[in-house]
Amino acid sequence: MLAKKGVSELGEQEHEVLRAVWAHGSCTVREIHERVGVPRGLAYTTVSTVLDRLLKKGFIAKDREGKVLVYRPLRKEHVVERDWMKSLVGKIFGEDPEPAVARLVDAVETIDPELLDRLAKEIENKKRSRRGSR
Amino acid sequence: MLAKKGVSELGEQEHEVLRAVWAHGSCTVREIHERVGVPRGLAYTTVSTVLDRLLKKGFIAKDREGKVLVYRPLRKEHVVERDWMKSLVGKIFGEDPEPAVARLVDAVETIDPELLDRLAKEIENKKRSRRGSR
DNA sequence: GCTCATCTACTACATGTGTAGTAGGTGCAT
DNA sequence: ATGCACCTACTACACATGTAGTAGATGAGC
Repeated sequence: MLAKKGVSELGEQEHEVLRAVWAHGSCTVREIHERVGVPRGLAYTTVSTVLDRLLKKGFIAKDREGKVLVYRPLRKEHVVERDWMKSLVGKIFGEDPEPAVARLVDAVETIDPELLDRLAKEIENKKRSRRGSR
Repeated sequence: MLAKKGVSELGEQEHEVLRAVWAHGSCTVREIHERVGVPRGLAYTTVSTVLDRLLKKGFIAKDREGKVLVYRPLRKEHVVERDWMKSLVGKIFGEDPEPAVARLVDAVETIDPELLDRLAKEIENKKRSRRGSR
C-alpha cells in the first residue's frame, strides 16, 4: 500500500531554491548558487541538481541561451505558496483542531510576539471581507 | 555537508501512532493496530515497526508482560506537540513572515472558517494574559 | 587550432520514512 | 503432546530528498 503524496510535494531546500527562482525571474544555476547555495555552503552541482528536480516536477522550465541554461518559473508563486501553506496548516489542524489552536498561538508567540498582532489584524480583515461579501 | 535534523524528528505516520499511544496509555501493538493501522489499511507488522522506531527514538518505552509487549509513552504529549507545532510554524514563517500571515489566514479559512474565530479568540486570550503578567 | 575554465548531464550515496515479509518463539485448546 | 494462532525481532525494499562527484561538451582567449 503505497500512500503516494502528490507528485508536487517539495522539500525544504527545493522550496528555497524555487523561491530564489521566483525572486530572480529568469536565472542561471550560477545565480541561484550565489543567492542560495553559497550562503548555505552548498556545492554548485547541488544547486544544479535541485533545479533539475524542480524542472522534472514541473515547477520551472529551462531554455538554453548559448552555453548556459536559463531557468524560469512555470507555476505562479502565489498558487504554489498557497498549496504549500495549505499542506502545513492541514498538518497543524489535521487530527483534532481544538488543542491545535492554543498550541499554534503559543508557537507563533514564541517565534515573534509581534506576529500575534499581525495575525489578529489579518483575521479581522478576513472576517470583515467575509461579512462584506455576504 | 550533512544538515542534520534533530534526532527527534517524527514522520506523519509516526506521529499518528504516537498520538494513539498517548490516547491509550499503555498498549500493545494489537491495540494500536486496531486504532490506527486497520482504519488506514496498514499491516500489523507495519504498526509494529513504527512503534519500534518510536522506541529507538526515545518517545516510548516497552515492557514485556508475559507474551506481549506493552508500550507506554516516555515523553509528555504537550512537550512533543509543542515542539512539533514549533517546527511547523517555523516553516510557515521561516522566510519572510509578512506574506505568510495572509496566506496562513486564507489556508485556515479554507479548512474551516470557524477556526478563524477560535484562533482570534485564542490570540485575545494570549494577549490578555501577556498584559496581565506584565 | 588548442587549452582552460565553465557548464550540463548523469550517476551516486546517505538517510529518513512508509510499508511489509519472514523466521522463530510460545502458550492455549484439544 | 502437538498444532494453531499469535507475538516479536529482524530484514528488506521503495521512494523522496539532501548532497556531491565525474565526464564530456563548449565557448573564449591566445
